[in-house]
Amino acid sequence: MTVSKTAEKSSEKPADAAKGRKDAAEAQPEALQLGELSEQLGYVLKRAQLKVFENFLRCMASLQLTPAQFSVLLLVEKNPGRNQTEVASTLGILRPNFVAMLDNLESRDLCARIRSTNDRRSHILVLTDKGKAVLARAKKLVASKHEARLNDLLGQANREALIGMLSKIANEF
Amino acid sequence: MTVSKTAEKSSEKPADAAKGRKDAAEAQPEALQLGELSEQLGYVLKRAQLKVFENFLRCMASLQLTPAQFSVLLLVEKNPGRNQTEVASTLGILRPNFVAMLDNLESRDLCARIRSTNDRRSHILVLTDKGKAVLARAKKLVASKHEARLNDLLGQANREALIGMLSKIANEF
DNA sequence: GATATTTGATATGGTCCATAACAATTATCA
DNA sequence: TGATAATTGTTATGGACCATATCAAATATC
Repeated sequence: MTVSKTAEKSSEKPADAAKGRKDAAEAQPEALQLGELSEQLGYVLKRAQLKVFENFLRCMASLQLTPAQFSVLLLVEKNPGRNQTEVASTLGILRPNFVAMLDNLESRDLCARIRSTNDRRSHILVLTDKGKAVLARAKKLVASKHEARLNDLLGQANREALIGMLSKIANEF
Repeated sequence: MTVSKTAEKSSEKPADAAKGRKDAAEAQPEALQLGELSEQLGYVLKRAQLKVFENFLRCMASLQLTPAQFSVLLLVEKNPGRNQTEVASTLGILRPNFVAMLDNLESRDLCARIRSTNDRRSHILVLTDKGKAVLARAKKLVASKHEARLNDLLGQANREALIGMLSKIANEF
């Protein structure tokens, strides 16, 4: 719904420190009225999602993990020995697009492709030792810097309610 | 966080009608365990957002409006007479990317660019009569087919709580 | 009136998403 | 058994969206 990532970089933030009032005769631009937009589910969902991803990337800067990469590592750790098709499809990634992603993770020695002996077409996925170590550190960062922020903002109960509602939407909408 | 749009087209849905059980000796692939992934804010946020946009597009199929286009029409209706820079920036759209978007809406006679007499650099944006009519129909479709679905799924109170929490995240995270 | 800034626009590159097609391997079944 | 179909990972490719640099015209600044 329209929200880009560098939106706040340049000029107009809500941080209109000494501006908001028309001190002199310099007619200010006047912020636009959002109106019904602020009640639109899709609009607010997209804005929230961008903010959360942005924060995730900052938290993971030291490990250089994107949300998608983190989800792959999490899923492979929980389900070692599955092939590319299985992992990709449960994450909603199309097989062709999963190739470059794995190339990346494999080149960084975070996970490995192993030719299956049962079915020599498929590649079995496993985390390397380094992959496990990195994932463990990633989990700690996410918990302490990322998810913790939600608790500060919404409180534990609301945080759980939010996750529950979003899951419901993701699965039943 | 990885969720594509054609994820459910091909094979593995939760709709494993007569499959789930290993009736014969045809060892089934066994669904993967999501594990901690289902508790990750970013993951569930992204999945929900994709589902909501998908549904939005279906509801708007007759009007051919994307979520981004709908948000532009809503904002211009609420704030007629503003220029491209102002509208684009409050939506988080970068000016260069807003040009093609407006070209589209203008070519469909939904909104118009008018050279400002005050500042001949800027284009003032307004909805055309057709634009107002289309937006009115769009609002009805969104309310009846889209937002109503949230009420069915979560209930009125939870729906409002959800929007509130997402707004808070969008603004304060 | 010279210089800087703003506005809309173009060009361009990056990332992500989606489809078609291919070789290697395996499954199906006549 | 052997011909045909299906699956797996892969490449190539195109589209949508996002981001930056740059430009000419118009305006602001001093």
